Amino acid sequence: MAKARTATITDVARLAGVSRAAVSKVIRDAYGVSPAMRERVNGAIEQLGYRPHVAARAMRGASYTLGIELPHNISNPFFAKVLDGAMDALEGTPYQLILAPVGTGSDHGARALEALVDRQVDGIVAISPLVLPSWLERLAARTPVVMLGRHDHSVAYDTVTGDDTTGAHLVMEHIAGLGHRRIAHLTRNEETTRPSTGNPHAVRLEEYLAYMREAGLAERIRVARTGPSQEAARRDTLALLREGRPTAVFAGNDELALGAMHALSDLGISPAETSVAGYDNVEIAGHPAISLTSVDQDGVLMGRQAVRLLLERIEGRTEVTHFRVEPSLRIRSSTRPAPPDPAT
Amino acid sequence: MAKARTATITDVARLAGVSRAAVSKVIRDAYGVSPAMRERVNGAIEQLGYRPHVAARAMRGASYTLGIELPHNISNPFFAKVLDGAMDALEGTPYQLILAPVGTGSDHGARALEALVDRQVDGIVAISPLVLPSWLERLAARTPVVMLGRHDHSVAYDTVTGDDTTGAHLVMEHIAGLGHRRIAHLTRNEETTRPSTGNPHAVRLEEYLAYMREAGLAERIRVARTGPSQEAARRDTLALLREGRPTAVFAGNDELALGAMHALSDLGISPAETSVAGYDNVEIAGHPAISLTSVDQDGVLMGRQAVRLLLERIEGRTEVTHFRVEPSLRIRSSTRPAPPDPAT
DNA sequence: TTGAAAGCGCTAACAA
DNA sequence: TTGTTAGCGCTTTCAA
Repeated sequence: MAKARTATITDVARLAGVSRAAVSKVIRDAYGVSPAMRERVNGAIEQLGYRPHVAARAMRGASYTLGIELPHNISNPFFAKVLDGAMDALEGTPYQLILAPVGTGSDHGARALEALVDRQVDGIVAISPLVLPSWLERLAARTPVVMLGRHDHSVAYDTVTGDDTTGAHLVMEHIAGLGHRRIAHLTRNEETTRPSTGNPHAVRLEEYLAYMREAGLAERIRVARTGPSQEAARRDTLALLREGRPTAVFAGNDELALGAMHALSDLGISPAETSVAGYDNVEIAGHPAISLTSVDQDGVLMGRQAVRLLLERIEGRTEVTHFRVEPSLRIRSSTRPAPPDPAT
Repeated sequence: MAKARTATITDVARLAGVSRAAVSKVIRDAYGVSPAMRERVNGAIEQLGYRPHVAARAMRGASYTLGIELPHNISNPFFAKVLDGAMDALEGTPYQLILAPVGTGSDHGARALEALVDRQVDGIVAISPLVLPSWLERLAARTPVVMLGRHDHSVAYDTVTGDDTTGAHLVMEHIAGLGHRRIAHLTRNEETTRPSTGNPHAVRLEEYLAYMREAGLAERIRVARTGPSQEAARRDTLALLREGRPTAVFAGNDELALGAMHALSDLGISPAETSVAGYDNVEIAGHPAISLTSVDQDGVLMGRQAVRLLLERIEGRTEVTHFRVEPSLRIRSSTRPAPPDPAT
């Protein structure tokens, strides 16, 4: 009896009566193998149930692994959509996805990215991390990187973004068109929305501010800050409502919008009194019981496209690509005409 | 100028004036290194910004990578919770998570698991795949495996499950207690619910059937089949309602329950006419606009526990462990007293 | 406690 | 077109 080790390339070579290099070429579909040899080798592979050892391959060539850096809160269904799209694009390829959640620390995701580099990933999708562009560019010099969601147009890495300015504009136009003037914006903390980050929330906030000013509502500007979770949004909306009553709340994303709706419900405030709009158009927003007006951006497409760009890079593309997803507004019953303004 | 290669263990050894083996011992916290040497080596590591090359380590020792096999639909927030918990348990460890989505094929997830084995993962969390127990046991002989959600108690792998019989019983008891007799069960397809799979949906279905029989409602049994998505559940609930009107629907999970509620809303049927209950207690179930009665099972805990069991195994534990999460019913306004039954 | 040496399974020059 | 050879960076005996 032979040892029950798992078959290696050497075993295959021996069985097929060829060199290891020949086997290597066959499994990589490399140039310069005769059909006869290919057939013999494939026969041996099948017979032995041989599967190439990824770690060994990674030492010389590719690891066939893509890394995705993402915020810790997958519970936000938008990220789930992105992840879904990314996995989708990988189906049928030999590549696999490795996850690097950004911790709660203040490293802005640098640690998570480093963990991916340690694993010799062949490419990285980073979902709007807060690391410095310079840091990212250094990384991108060694490994293909696609930034998802962030608006800086580096020449070092590809990007996949939604047009958040347009999206936010659509929301504001819609809400203002319904007669609202006391429109509050519920968004993430200062660090996340610092303009230099190019973070989607930063861009949406900018557009909110710009729109309010242009509409002559500068003194009505009201920005409430909150955490990433629905529950945080609920609490902070409660606080917001205690300090004065906006007639509409534009939330930075649907997760926050759902929290805001929850808060309104807690206080017995109906949608007719206070409108809410979100961003991302997650599935539940379309549920009749929620019916949340939101900006649709195709998260699945974004994730898929990010991976595609990465694969293209790995195949040899060198010029930078910026892929932009068009947003579109889904108007639902959470936004209603403004009630008569007692202050006017 | 030296080449700008990234530092290897040899570089560290040279700078510290020790052998490579010594460096290896330090980075692995292995037995038999003097404090003085440790310090010297750590100094050199820091100075060079050395990071061990994971692929190289994987060739001899551990890959520091855990694999998680999951259904393709991360969009189900329950899976997101599990993933969240798993990532959580990994924080602060050198381990990373690699994703293996189960394709749409009929291999029952075997391909996905194989991809993980190719990557020499140190352990695998499998979320209730449909692969044969024998297949899994063979796998578990080589690599620690934790099965999440499946009810077979193998001696080869650990399991983390909810008590689905109890959970389903709680739902049925509650609904029946409200006076309902025409209770339908909305669940996944036959393949998924085949009893031998030990799948949670299979167990919930069993309990539904058992309860109905024991309550003398055998002839009222009504099982509707559907896909995993909300939209599929909506369509199939519409069909269900067209063929007779149950007064309550017990859905196999919240995703299906939301689809059922959507269908009821489409037809203008109020919760007072037809009750709905789900399973998983996803976050949105607690939202006042949804207010879905559901069985809470702590997905985050389950994911975290699965990874913990894996790490324990890797550290050397040999006896099998079965971790069970207790379910508890969250009663909300989606379940109401049964309307008077015209058929009675 | 430390180091020397062998080799994990694969790929990439290069030679035949 | 095929094979030979030399490692990739690390861990692991085993000897000093």
